[in-house]
Amino acid sequence: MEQITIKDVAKACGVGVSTVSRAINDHPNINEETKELVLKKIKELGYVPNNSARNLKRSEGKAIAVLVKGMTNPFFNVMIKIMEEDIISRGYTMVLQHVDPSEDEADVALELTKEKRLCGIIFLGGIVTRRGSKLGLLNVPYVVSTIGAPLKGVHEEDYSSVAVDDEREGEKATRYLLNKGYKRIAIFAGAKDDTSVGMLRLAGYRKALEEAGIPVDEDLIMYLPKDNEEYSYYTGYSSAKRLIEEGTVFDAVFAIADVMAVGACRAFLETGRKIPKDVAVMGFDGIDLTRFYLPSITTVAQPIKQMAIETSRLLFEVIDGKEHRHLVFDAEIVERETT
Amino acid sequence: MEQITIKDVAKACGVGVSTVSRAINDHPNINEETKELVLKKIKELGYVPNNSARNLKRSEGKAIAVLVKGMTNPFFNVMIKIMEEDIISRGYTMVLQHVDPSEDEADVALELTKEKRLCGIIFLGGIVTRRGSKLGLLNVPYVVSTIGAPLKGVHEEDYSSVAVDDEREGEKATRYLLNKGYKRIAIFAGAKDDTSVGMLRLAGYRKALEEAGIPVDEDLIMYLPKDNEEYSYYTGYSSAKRLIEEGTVFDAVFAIADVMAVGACRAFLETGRKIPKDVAVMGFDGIDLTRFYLPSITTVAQPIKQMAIETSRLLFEVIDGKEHRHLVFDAEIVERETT
DNA sequence: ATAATTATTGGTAACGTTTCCAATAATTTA
DNA sequence: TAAATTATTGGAAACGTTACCAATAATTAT
Repeated sequence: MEQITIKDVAKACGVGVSTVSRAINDHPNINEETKELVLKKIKELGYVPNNSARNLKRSEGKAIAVLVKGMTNPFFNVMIKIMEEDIISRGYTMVLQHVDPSEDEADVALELTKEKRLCGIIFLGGIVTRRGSKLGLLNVPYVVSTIGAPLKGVHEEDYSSVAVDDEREGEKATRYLLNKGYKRIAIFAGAKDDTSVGMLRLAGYRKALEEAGIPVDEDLIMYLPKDNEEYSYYTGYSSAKRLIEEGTVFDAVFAIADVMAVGACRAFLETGRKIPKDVAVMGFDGIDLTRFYLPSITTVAQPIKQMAIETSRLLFEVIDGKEHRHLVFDAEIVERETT
Repeated sequence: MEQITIKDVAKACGVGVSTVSRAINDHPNINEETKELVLKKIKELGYVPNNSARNLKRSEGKAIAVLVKGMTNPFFNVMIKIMEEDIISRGYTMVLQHVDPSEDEADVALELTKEKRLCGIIFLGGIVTRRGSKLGLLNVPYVVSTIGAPLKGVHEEDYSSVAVDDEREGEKATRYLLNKGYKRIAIFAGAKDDTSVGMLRLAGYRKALEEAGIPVDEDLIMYLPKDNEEYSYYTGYSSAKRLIEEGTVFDAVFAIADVMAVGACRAFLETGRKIPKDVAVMGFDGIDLTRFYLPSITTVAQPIKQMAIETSRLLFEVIDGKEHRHLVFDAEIVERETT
């Protein structure tokens, strides 16, 4: 199957290659009639521009890379799907790449831009490289989504972001539990030395307790172990198990990700605890499953779809020459059966 | 940030561009010493080959497209992640693209190959185009994963596949329920005129009943509505609701996807039914959630990871010039609390 | 009617690779 | 020692685009 090139089209139309090129690219300097003719012929011949050649010439690929840390989380799936739709509909390709929790996403991104000629990057989750990272070396626009704190070592005008105010939402969640009358609230946070959302939500937790005049019991804070930092059913489950084993008294759990909340529920119910009578459980994210799990799980629901839409929109804004922006969304506490 | 080209490297080394090219591509006709020198300089200068140029010349991009139908299903997520690892580790790019249930994936694929110069395609789920499809026009190797029946209108030697024997597994599942003593087994199948896994599993269901001498009650077969054919919590939930409303007597449900089983459980528990006392629930796929859901869900567990590994392996085999193959895996019934 | 502008056009040089081909240097064989 | 082979090399032509430039045709202004 031979490829049909712009030359074939030109020959078929009896015009020059540049005319065909102009027709394809909506160039102003072309007669409407010739353009129509060319476009018709193109359809007839089934011609599709060769992207490699185009990218080579334009020295810019029509591709957006999406780097995800923690792909297991269904939260990201929904986002990816929505962003993909937008990316494709604008004629771009989405290159998806996971990055291991132990990897530096700035390194991965840097490598990628060199070989791939991307015209934008979306970071989903993670960004452990916050402290003075190599992100500044990136010469393509990027937006970080679901990260939380502003990136250190990078100017605010040099990237876009969309997120909820994780600290405030963590505080809100904790206060909600406090208002419900829970006194010994455990929190399932992220990895200890991490800088991502988990730690921010934890900070909010501390703040809420402090404001309520309740001293923070460090035994109630369950960090994720170094060897498995991913938010998953499993880490939620084992955190709960660990909490039980350690014998710490608790009457509620705030898991900083829904998937962990699910795992926690399983552990509690398995060990004969009633939810929410013996222990309340609260999640964070607002994935579908919290609605369908039984008991349905109270959660801090992020406006996932909207955030996804804005994430890609923000990126394309910058590609189109506009300024970088930082969007902060409000999350909403959805009360369900676990509290 | 100017791009460093092969010319710069050549100049820096005092050699010709072709020598540099040879060094990069492990060409045999090059002196070991010069090669080392070049490689050292390359690292020094931070040179990375330009993919577009390379693809243009080789007229083959080092990219694998993964087309997924039904991205919401976590089953595919796990597969995607595993395949991606393999794809990246071999130096290829993974281009992920969802295809809407209403779209023809062969069309999408065809379009993609023309503009992207892919060197392989992986189809995940779907392939409604089974009847005499345009798949034959594809001039890149492809493998269909999780599809089930052999593709019609395409020679077996022209593509690879990995799957379980969906009909047999459906039969196995149904027989398992029958052996457990359930008599009125409802099945949540796919869309009625679909040709994908759902219908095969349904065929197995029919076969099992027939063999047991039980006439099939068509009222027990819940097809997915035309406007929402995706396997999801929601479609499982609403199928269950519909079944209840219709007043059909049933004592077990076989959902052809775990996510649907989860939704069904929710609906049954919500309406005061006990699982498995009033109704047994059985899923298919073997996603993590079935373990962590409460009650944990009996399922026909596919060897997801292995299937994912083999899927990309099969593709690269063909890329490396080997023959196409068809792999059939065995699924395993994992008995849990819902039966 | 002529000059000046404007609207279209085709030709061609890049873009950064790979790969064939011929050229040279190094080695082996006769 | 000359001839034949082999191991390395550099040069240059592609790959399919885009975009600049000059050329032509059509229009307007003088």
